[in-house]
Amino acid sequence: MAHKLVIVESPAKARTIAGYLGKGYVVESSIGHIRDLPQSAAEIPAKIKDKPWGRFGVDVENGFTPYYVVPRDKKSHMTKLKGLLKDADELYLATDEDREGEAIAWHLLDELKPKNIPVHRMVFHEITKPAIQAAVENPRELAMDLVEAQETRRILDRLYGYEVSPVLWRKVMSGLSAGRVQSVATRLVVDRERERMAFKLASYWDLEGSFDAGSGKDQRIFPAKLHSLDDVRVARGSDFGQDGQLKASAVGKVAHLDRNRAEALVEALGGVSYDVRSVEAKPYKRSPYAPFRTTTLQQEASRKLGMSSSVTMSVAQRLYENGYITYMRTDSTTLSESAIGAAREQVRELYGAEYLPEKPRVYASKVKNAQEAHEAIRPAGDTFRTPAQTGLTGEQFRLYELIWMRTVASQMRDAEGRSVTIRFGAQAATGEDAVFSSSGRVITFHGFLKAYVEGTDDNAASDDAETRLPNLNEGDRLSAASLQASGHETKPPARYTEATLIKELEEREIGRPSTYASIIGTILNRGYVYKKGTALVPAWIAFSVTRLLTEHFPRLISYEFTAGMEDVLDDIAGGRRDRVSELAEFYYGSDRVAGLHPLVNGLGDIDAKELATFPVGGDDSGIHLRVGKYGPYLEGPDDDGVEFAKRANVPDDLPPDELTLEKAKELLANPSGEEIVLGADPESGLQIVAKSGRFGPYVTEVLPEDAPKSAKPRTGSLFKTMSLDSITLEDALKLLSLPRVVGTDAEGVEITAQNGRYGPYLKRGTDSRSLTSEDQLFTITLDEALAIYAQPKQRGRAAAAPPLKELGPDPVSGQPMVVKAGRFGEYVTDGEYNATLRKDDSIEALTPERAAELLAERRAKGPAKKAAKKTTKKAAAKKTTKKAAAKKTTKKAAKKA
DNA sequence: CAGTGAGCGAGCTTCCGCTTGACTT
Repeated sequence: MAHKLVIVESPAKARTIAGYLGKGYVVESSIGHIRDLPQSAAEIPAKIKDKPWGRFGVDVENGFTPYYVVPRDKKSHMTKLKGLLKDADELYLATDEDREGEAIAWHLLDELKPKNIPVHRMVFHEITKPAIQAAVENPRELAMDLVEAQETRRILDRLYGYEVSPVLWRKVMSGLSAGRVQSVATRLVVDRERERMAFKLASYWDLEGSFDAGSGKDQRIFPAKLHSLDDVRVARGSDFGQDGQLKASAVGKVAHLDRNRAEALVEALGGVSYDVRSVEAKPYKRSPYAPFRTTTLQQEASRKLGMSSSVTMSVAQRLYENGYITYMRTDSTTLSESAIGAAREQVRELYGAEYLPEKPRVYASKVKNAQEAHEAIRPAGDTFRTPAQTGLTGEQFRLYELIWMRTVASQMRDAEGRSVTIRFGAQAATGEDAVFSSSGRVITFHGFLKAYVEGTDDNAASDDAETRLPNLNEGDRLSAASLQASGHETKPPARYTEATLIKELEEREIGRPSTYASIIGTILNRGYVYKKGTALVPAWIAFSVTRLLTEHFPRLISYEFTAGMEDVLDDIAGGRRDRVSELAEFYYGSDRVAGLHPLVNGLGDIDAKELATFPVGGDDSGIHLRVGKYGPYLEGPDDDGVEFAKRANVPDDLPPDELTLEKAKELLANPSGEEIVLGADPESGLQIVAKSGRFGPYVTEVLPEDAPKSAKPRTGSLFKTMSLDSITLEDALKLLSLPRVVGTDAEGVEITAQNGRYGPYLKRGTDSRSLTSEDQLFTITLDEALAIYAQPKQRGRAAAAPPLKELGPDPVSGQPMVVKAGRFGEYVTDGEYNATLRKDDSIEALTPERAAELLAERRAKGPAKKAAKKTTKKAAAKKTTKKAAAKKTTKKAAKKA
């Protein structure tokens, strides 16, 4: 029987809507986007592969035409949708009503190609039965201008990311990335760290005491702080700048007290009596917070439940899928009418009618580029379940409770109260007139605060904090119960946490609700930042990358770039601007704007070394930090004063703002960093230590300080079976005994056994032979060694490794095709050409046809260039690098664990 | 950055935004 096919974005949504629409409708989901630009080389369609712009998947030479592909993991789902469409007599595209949703609808239409049936675009902003039914009855057309705006966004991001990332691969490190969102997120963290590094603290003093209002007062003892001296206000933290100096606006207007003056004043105020100079009372009023959207949920879950953004999102996802809450990726704070009704009902039930405002509260979005395709995040349904009624447990319970409380509180009355400031003073023995100040807040009606109080960052006072003051009048007399001088220091700006960085990004219109958590994931994965507790600390490589981008792509990494892009996209969506000319300006440039493509091509020589060099303690300190392939290290003068001749590693987990000049000198003085002392060599008496170096862990001996400069300590890499954690002095001495002289051959040439970068081996002059085990280094006899040398040299790995698979003759060359394991992975060869297997190939599934195809592709590129020796060496070095980096990561991970 | 010798095929990395499972540890 024919049905109407409705396609939404999310499977959970499909289930709910199917219930509302009932018989005659089949509701399925697209599961997000169904097509995209090719993500990697393997996905690029053959016909554009050889085009100069093929790697973008966008024809930048002809109207920025995108080439979309259905990703592998979406193919079976598309087949399913096509099957459902066959039996459908109408198609409703019911994806979200925002830029991305409109694009998904168009992609569905373009890919499904429905024939001879009506197609409707159906939209709704809340999932309630009346809203869905109204949406079915009032469909509209696809908004192609909105689709164009989405394509512009998509193509711009692709060009940005895929043009700029390779610049980083060449100049900083392979595998790095740049993008419209991640690069600005990284920059925020780096800029904040730079502020912390430049920060100079200021110290200032004041007086704090508790004062006695006399018996008969309901609140007899209360705290107060010194406010002014002879009518000049006493300096407080906010009067100082980041440079540790008084701000210009405060100079001459405040009294900056030091310890001596503060203590003298305490002395001079001994035993005096104070009179109340003024009492100022103001009404206090506070309105509830808006219901949750993605960012505010992430912030509160972080503050109150200690959840990371990604944990918050996956717990919320489970709540959503099981019907406990509405959709969790939203920028809207709007509640549906039925939700407002449900919230008000719960207010009445749980707190009573006096907590219920007469009219429902309506929250307008504070987010500038909000697309409002969904409701706020709230308990699902027309009536809310209390947390206890849900039967949930653990994280899900706590997150639901948070969402429920916030939603209910958002429909409660304002909190009301009174705030009071009391000033009182006395003349000190020094003749100075000292005035103290005390502020209090009393809440007379808690309103929404009874249900929900927002958490705070930086120990700020929460909204329900109260300080009670005695009821005083001008002229009343007071005495001090205690009084002391109190020293303070200004603090550097705090590092971002996941939640505060996301908040900052949202305020700058950067990123979307569905990506906030993954932005954090990206900059963590790239190694641009790492977490120290909850704080995000930038790694030094982030300084290099941010410097390159700010110097060469200032517009792209500016904090305003995305906001500007959003304006353009709005104009495209509104039909006021043209997609192609906007992209052309972005990519090729115009009178106003430097284009991305000429910028990248005209970069010229970026001095990679300079890019990675940062002075420590000012430009002329003689010490700088370098970001090297093996991590950050310092360079400073050696003992003879030779510039930058001495080096020292900087620990990976030392935050940049803790690398002071003093710390740098300390590291340079003890460059070995972490070394494990194993004991003394019984023969030489020298201390033997184990360290981690660029070629991995090794042991060495510590030469006495008076040793001649030419003396070199013995060193030896650890065997693969050893580790720094478990190595003993005995092992170390064995390693240091290498190379071992095995004997001399008939011609008198010495044969030695030693451990090298490819493992244990024998060496006779320049002729070397690998050994099979490390034990042999110590046990092999001269006869055995000579026997090995009597054999011809084993060449390469090919001899050791037989072919993994044989596939018969190649149709072109007629030579047998065999699969081998190589340094770069598995490859198929016909003896002349070698073709690496692609990501999706496997040895098991490789057919002779596919092998021939790979070889044909390879052959089309021409004969292999005779590998120059240089290239080989470079490749080998690269390999070592990767290994070293991997080890480092492991070590770091182990440390964290 | 500690220094220790051979042999060998390139191809890929990367963006942002919409969605879930399917994987492994």
